Amino acid sequence: MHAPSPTAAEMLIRKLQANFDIGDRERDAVLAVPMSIRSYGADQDIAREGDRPSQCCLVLSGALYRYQVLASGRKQIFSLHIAGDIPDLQSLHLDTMDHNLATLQPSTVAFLQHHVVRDLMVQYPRIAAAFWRETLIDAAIGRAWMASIGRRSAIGRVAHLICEIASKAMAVGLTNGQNLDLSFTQEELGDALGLSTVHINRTMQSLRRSRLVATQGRVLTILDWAGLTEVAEFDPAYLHLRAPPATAQ
Amino acid sequence: MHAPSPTAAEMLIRKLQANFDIGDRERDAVLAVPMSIRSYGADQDIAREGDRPSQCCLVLSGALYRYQVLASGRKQIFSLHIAGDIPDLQSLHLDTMDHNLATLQPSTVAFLQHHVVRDLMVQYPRIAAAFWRETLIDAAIGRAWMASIGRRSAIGRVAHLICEIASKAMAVGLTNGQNLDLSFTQEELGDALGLSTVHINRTMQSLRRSRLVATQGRVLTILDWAGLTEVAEFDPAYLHLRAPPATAQ
DNA sequence: CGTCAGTTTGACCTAGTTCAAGGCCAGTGG
DNA sequence: CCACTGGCCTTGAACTAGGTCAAACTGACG
Repeated sequence: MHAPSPTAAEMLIRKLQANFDIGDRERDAVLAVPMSIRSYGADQDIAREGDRPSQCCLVLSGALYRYQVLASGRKQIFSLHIAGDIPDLQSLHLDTMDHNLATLQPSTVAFLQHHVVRDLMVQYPRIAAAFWRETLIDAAIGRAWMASIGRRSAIGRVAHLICEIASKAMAVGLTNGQNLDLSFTQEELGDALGLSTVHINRTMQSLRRSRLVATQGRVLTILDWAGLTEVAEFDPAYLHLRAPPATAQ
Repeated sequence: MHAPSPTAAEMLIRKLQANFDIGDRERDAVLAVPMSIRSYGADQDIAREGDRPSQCCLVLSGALYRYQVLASGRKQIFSLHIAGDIPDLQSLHLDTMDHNLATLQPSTVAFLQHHVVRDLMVQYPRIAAAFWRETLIDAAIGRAWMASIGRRSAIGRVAHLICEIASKAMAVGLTNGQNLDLSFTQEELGDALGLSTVHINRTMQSLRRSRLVATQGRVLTILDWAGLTEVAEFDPAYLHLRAPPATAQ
């Protein structure tokens, strides 16, 4: 257990700021939270199905995702988490993990002991409310994914996910709304959207041909935000952002 | 606002019991919560996308479901809620509804004012934790649906949903584990599982032909629980039931 | 320069969709 | 008591979105 890292605590404070106007005493309390920082390479499991974690993790850099592998070997990705997110807050109240948490890219995360988080929440109910709210937004995003997978065409699904990632990245200042780091490989996109790798590839080509996006490597450029939101049927309300997302262009 | 109905408060207490051993003072506090009871016919919206509810609702009898209609007109059902559930707890912290809540069958529900629930949670942190936990289980069930829709075949999806409904109904004593009220029409099953009505029909026939289930009207009989869980790849861990589900047979 | 992860392509295939028509049954009104 | 609805379930035939398999291509990196 290291001394609290200022940047990690700052990240947490920024996250809480997105929920309510944090007070001085709350800020001080958060700054005093002990966190242990750890770096991971790409594609490493941080928590596994069946684990009973005693801490939860705050993403400092990189990207994590949550997933499950069915008995048939097929994989489903449930969510993507970028800097500032706490992907496994649910472990505070559900003792056994029902899915896996892994890195998508090389990432650094800060671990917070459950009992420390619990103490913090008892002392500062607004922090507790903010954490609860985070898990609820997570669920809302999950519902949007479900609607996508269940009821959208392949092109709509991919477009919707791009819109979502762009909106989230914008909200934390990780993009100007034009270029963004699409952390997923095409295989992972397929596992997130319930499609095969081959079909993701063809769908991306179709998005490029329609001049909605361009790609170079894993960096994606949004060429036509209005067009993209239209094929995605994208309505950002479900993200429950405090400020409406300043859309590209 | 009526006087608190004993049965409604009892339902709430039973729900909380599923999370922790409730104390006398907590019990008394719950019994004192004012609730207004209301009955609905089938297929009626209780809350709509865009609403900003000031109360949340406890299901007393019947069944509710949450859903969204995409711009294309296609419908996705996110969850099913039976007696004892509080389907819109998330409205405590997300002020705008991002989906609809409706009755599947004629149902009675009890409404609890948000501010009353908030007061209760401030006084009794274990109740707050139990409510939070409920929303987390809801999210876990959502992930299981997502995995189903994304990565299971039609027959696996239908079988999985039947296993889930049976397990949940058993946990609250609404079934002996053999016969259960499959509240969904085939059209609604399709909207829940991302399939067409026609294909749901053919899939149900296939389940019947394999002697896994039988149906008469909307009552479904599970003939072969082991076989059903196998085609469903069903593992009830994600339901986070306190007691492991006593499976049929 | 070889290797390996990821992307792209082509050919073929199938699970699930769509559309359109019937059938069943419970409720209603005459 | 019967005819007439209106939901819901069932069937058939034709179709297509997306899957599968297998091979080739690209680029980064040791």
